[in-house]
Formats: sequence, structure tokens, C-alpha cells
Amino acid sequence: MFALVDCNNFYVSCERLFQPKLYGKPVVVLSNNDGCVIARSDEAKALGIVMGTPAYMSEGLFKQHKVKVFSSNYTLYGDLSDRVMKILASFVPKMELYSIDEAFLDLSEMLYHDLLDLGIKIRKAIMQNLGIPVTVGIAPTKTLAKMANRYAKKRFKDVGVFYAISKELINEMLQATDVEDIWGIGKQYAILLKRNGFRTAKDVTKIPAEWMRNKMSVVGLRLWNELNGVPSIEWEYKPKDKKNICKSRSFGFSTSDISILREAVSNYAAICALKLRNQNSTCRYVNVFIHTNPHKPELKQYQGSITLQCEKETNLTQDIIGYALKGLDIIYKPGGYIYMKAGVMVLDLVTENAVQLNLFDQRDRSKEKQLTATVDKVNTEMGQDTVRMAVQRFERRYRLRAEKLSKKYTTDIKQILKVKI
DNA sequence: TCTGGGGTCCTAGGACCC
DNA sequence: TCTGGGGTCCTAGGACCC
Repeated sequence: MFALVDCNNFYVSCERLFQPKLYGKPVVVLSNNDGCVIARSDEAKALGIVMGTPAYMSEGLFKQHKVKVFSSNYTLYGDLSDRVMKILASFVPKMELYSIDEAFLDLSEMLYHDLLDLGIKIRKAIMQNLGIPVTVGIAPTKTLAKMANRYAKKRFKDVGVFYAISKELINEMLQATDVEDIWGIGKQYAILLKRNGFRTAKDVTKIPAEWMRNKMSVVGLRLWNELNGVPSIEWEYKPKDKKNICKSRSFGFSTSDISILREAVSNYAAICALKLRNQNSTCRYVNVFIHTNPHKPELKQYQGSITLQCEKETNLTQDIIGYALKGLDIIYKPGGYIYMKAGVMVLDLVTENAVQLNLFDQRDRSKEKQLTATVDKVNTEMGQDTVRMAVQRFERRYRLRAEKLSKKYTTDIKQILKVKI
């Protein structure tokens, strides 16, 4: 048996914790650069504010209904997420962190009798200890647990729990779920299924397995099994090491100045290198890309991207920055192109100690590694970016917009909540 | 008329997720 | 003025091998 626990409107709930007057009011949280709406309170949903729409398009609605708008504050959300997960871990021996606001719990060793009020207990514990509302779905497979969670939100809002653990209840849920709301069915597959006359999840369970295999590949077959109650998605108790790491951002503005691109790219490269070291990996390739603003067809468009092979697998900041800047020089096109976004990817990652030694290597990498380790230590203790490479500069001229940012209430002592008595 | 039959590795692109 | 960022998995097709 699986439980899927999911925080309701997570980012909005985080913001409300520190501004209780926002309960019952419409609240939204925007993506990086204050670009799109990525979280909405129930009140905001009711106003017809759509997920993923550009913020400027909803400006009218925001004003008209006095919607409280926040820039995203990942430091805060990440910290509160850790706290939610810790509470969940106290209920079960094994669980899987699925996203910043969701986790699957392994209930295979739980007694039926204990299962029955588990959802209620979890909700209560997280509400009491943190004040974050969550929803719980319980079912025989991950896909059905996801669906049970959704169904609980739709039909049993106040209870916040749905147990899809009998044939009848599973059937009821399958019948009430449209194909496009199944976890794993996106836009394209929804169109395909509907075109063939399959409307609900229940319909999908009755499709011949070969049809699913042929039209939707092994992914479809796995999904079909899951819907039919046969667990087919593996547990991932420990997050897997990443196979690729990417750091990219749209700037808060557009520019054709290569010195700004160099600054951004070197900072992204440094972050990639740090992420590599944090998972004890090195990379064999470095990719750098830049592009103009595709939403402005009246401007000259260009997308440049290049992947460079590293002379030797590496995770040293100076190496990754070096390759990224070399790539940037190759792909940068002057002459009226206005760039809006840049990014660096490190590819084909291998575990650090598996790297072969190169007898002909002229550089003293052990010294460089020691230096890097020291820099990492200083930065961890004194704050990120205390020590940095010269090309990274300090001004962050490419920095993005975040005009409505809340405070780091839980992770920075200077920004802690003050209570007036 | 008829144009082998396996493999592997790589890349690009599609589909999906939060 | 203004449209996120970071991932995964799978398949098809080409290049190459014997």
C-alpha cells in the first residue's frame, strides 16, 4: 500500500504562515523573474487565475480583487519542506521524497487497523507542528495513490484524506477521474486517448494491454498496470544522483553585452561545479547556451548552444568556468542580437573516485582539489559566494527580478519574525 | 523478381513530471 | 516593460561493426 502526501498550495501556505491575515484572501506566488503564476490559493483559483500564465496578463485580476502577490522564496519553501518531510518520516520506516511538497510513504508493513486513521493523524501532526495543510491519498499503487490524493481534494476537501483500498472505492475514483487528470498522461496522450473514445481512468483500465504498448510504448503499459492495481513503478528511497545538472536563468532584462553574458555564464558554471562536488561527481562534457527572447518575433532571433568535451573529467570551478566561457565565445553572435537567457549544463556525470588517473596529466590536481575544498568550506560557513572567482564579479548585473519577495523567516536570524506585544 | 541479420552506440527530439 | 527552471525516460534513426 502507498500513501501520497501533498501540501496544499504549498508556496502559498508557506507565505501565509508568516502573514496570517492572508488566510481566506486570494494569494499567488510567481516564478523566477516574477514571470508566471506558479502557486495559487483556493481563492485565487476561484477568481479564474490560471496556473502558468504570465503575471502581466493577470495584472488586471490582481488589482481588481486585491490579490496578494509574492515572488518565489525558495529558501523559505525549502526549509519548510524539510520540516514537513521530517514529520512524515516519523510515521513510517520508509518513504520517498518526490518533490518539494510531496512524498510517497511505504505502508507495506503497516497493519490494516493502523492504516485506517493514518491519514488523519498525519494531517493533524503537520497542521499542529507547522501549520501547513496537507492532503493524503492511500491506494495499492503510486499512480492510484496520486489519484486518491486528487480525489480527496476534489470530493472530500474537509477530510483531506481518501482511501482507495477496496474494489468499490477504487472503481468510484477511476470513474470520476478524466484521462487528462491521470498522473503520467499529459496533453498529447490525453488527445490520443480521447480521440479513441477513452474518457475516464476506468476506460483506460479496460484498454487491451497491446494497444497501450503500441500507442504509448512501455510507459503506457506501466501506467496501465498501475491503474489496474499492479505496482510497476520502483521505489526510490534515496534520491538518485543526477545524470545531468543544469543552471540557467532568464535575465531580468535583455542585453547584447557579452561582458554581462560572461558574468552570468561564469556564475552558472560555478554553481554547476558546486552541485557536482556536492554529489561527488565529475563531468565529461560542459554545455553552454544563450538565446534571444522568443516571445518577441519582431526582434532578430538566435539560439546558440555548444557542448565541449573536457580534457579530463572534472568538478573544479575554474575548469567548468573555463569551458563554459570558451563555449560562450564560440556561440556568441554580435550584431544586433539581444539576449535574454543563458545557461550551463554539465553532462555525462561519473562518480568522482571512479575517474581514471592520467599519468600524463601535467597539473597538480590534488592541490587544486584542496583549494576548492577550502573555498567550499568557507562559503558554507560564511555564506554562499564569500569567496569567488574574479570573472564572477560581485555586482550581479544580470540578476533577476524579485520585487515582491518575502523574508527568510526561518533561515536567517536577521530576518526572523518580530512579534510586538 | 530478389538487396542479410544481427548487434552497439550515439544523438535528437518527444513526452512527461513538479 | 512583462511569458520559469530543472529534471527523467523512451524511441527512432544514423553510423558503424562483424
